Amino acid sequence: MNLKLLARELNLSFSTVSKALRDSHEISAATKARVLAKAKELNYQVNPLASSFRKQQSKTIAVIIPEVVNDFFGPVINGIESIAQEKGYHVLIYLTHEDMQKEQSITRLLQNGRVDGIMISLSEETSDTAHLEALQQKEIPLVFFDRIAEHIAVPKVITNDYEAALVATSHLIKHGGKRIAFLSISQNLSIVNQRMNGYLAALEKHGIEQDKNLIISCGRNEEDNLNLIRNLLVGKNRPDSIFASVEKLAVATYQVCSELGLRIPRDIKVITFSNSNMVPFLQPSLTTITQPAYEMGREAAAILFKLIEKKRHSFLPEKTIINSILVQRDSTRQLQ
Amino acid sequence: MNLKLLARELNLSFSTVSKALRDSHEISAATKARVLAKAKELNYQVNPLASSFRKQQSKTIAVIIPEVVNDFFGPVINGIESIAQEKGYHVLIYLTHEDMQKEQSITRLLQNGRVDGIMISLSEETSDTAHLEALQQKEIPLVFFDRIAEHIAVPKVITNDYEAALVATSHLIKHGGKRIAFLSISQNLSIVNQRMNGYLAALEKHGIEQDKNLIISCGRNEEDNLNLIRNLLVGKNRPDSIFASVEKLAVATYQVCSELGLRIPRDIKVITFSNSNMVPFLQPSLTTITQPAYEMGREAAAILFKLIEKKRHSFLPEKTIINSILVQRDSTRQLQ
DNA sequence: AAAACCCACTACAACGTTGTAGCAAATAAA
DNA sequence: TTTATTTGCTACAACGTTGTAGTGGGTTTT
Repeated sequence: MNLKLLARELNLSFSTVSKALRDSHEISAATKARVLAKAKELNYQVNPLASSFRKQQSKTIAVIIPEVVNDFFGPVINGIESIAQEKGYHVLIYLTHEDMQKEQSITRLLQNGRVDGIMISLSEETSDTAHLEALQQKEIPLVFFDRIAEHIAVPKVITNDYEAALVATSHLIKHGGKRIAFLSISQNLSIVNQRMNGYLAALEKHGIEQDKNLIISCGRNEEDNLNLIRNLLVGKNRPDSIFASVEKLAVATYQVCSELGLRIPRDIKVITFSNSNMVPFLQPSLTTITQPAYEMGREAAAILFKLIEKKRHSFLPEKTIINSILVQRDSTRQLQ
Repeated sequence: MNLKLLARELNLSFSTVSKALRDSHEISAATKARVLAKAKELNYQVNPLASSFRKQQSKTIAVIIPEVVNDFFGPVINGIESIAQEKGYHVLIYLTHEDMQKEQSITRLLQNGRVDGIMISLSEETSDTAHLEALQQKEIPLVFFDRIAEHIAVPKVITNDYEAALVATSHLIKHGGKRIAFLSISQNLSIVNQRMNGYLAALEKHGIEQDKNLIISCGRNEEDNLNLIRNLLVGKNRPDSIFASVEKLAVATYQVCSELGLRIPRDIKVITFSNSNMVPFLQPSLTTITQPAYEMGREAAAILFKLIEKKRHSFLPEKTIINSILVQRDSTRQLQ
């Protein structure tokens, strides 16, 4: 009714008004000016629901992530939002809490035009990917970031987990590490596997034999993880270095070390993937591999918008890799 | 076309199908079952754009916050999302980056039915509140949380900043504090003023005269803040305790202390508002007042949904206060 | 001067759903 | 038996916008 009302006010047909507002070439400059002025005067704004419905595009994207209380996904959202705001898009957030079923039901909600595109970082538990292939089949623009499904052919934005893990492990070796433990987490996660492979490659490269006892599979229960790490560190035969695949395992390591009276880095060196801005203030400050979270968010969003705008035309790179960087701090410092 | 298509398949009118799908009492159980079965078979889902448009409700709420890389707003979103998911609502996220203009332009986007309700935590710089009153005038359900505009009559969910600051300051005094500095931040923020008032009240209560030199107005530039804190701590006449109104100022204090060789808590005690889960691992572990972020998010969302569902009927509490808790750690421990 | 062509605007039919009004047939009340 | 009432369905008009297909009046072309 509102466009109609505005049109009546101007003694114009509402098609004319609609076109004028969208700066159509069919409308004279004079009329456009008149319409714009009146629209401003009456504080007219298009009804986004009607417009979305008519155009079958929502100007909205969905971001599906496992967690938001997280030093990685926070900056990612930041990056995504910054691009979305530039493009005039709206950002829906969905949290899976690492639960595949939730991931599935969320994707089901997004199959029918509610969003113009989807960015997703998979849950730890996602083993079956049918729900993602369903999105792909419906030709909904889709981009994976960080936690990807390797075999699905959509653009992916990741960091160089393999190389970074290789560098991190080499860093530990260079600083005297001989028995280096790897604290793993969920098996389904592409990134953790990449990191583990990087770790193994570094061992091999430096002629260190891999020791199955030094690869610890941690999980989501923090108490269990503490016990696993405690078991690892109590024996005589304990490792001299720990590579935690995620930050929370490094923090758990700190906790266990303090409990057992082990000194970092003298007794044990620690390195981890982390994006926390608190790590410089830990005691000792924690050496980290820091992922370019913000940039990954921006890049993934930029790719998604290209997909949305051109649909099938352009061939986008299947994989975009943005490098992580190692920041040395005291937890891997070699004491003389 | 899709409802129509499904109807043709069933030899029913599309109104009947629509009603059957929405479990209307006008439709017989047998027909409902038949429709539901066919809908499932053909994988029919209502078009949310069409439905939203027709019903003039988007089943979407907006959350406007200053930042997402933040240990407070993270859990808040978590809480909001958990309620929204229960209610079948979708959550749009908008970041103001503490910029009032962005806040204004975001609210302008939300005036026309794109969302059924809005939750907002104001930017540091928000002094003018016309854009918020505009929302109120359009009768868009609105809830403030944490950083509120006192004078606008909408439900507000906050924590007991005043009392918590009073308790925190008393805690410092109890542990021997005589010269207690307060590190403030933006002037516009209701919460910071509340905290400062709590601080001042505690001083008065314990007969400590307030010293203007001990109230430091910090800002958004981190370098400037470090300088301000450095200036505060270099003199002979330095404070024996610091109450940081926000976490980043406490971390800055840690940094300056380490630089100046001041030992915490021996030379200086530190307390702050913070929700970081890293504070136990700082050296020394940092005493904090922890806000019930998740609960605030849930509560604010629950109130918003009541507003949305009943519109004007029910009288909701103007202010909901959820208490923060003080967690003592080593940074305020009294050494004997 | 007739035909062709622009220009600036109007008319109108979608988009897919929902709610209201209507309408037979069956059942209940008078 | 006649008149209400209920049941189970259909018809249809919205919701506000947008894109396509006109439509006259003016200008240019032949």
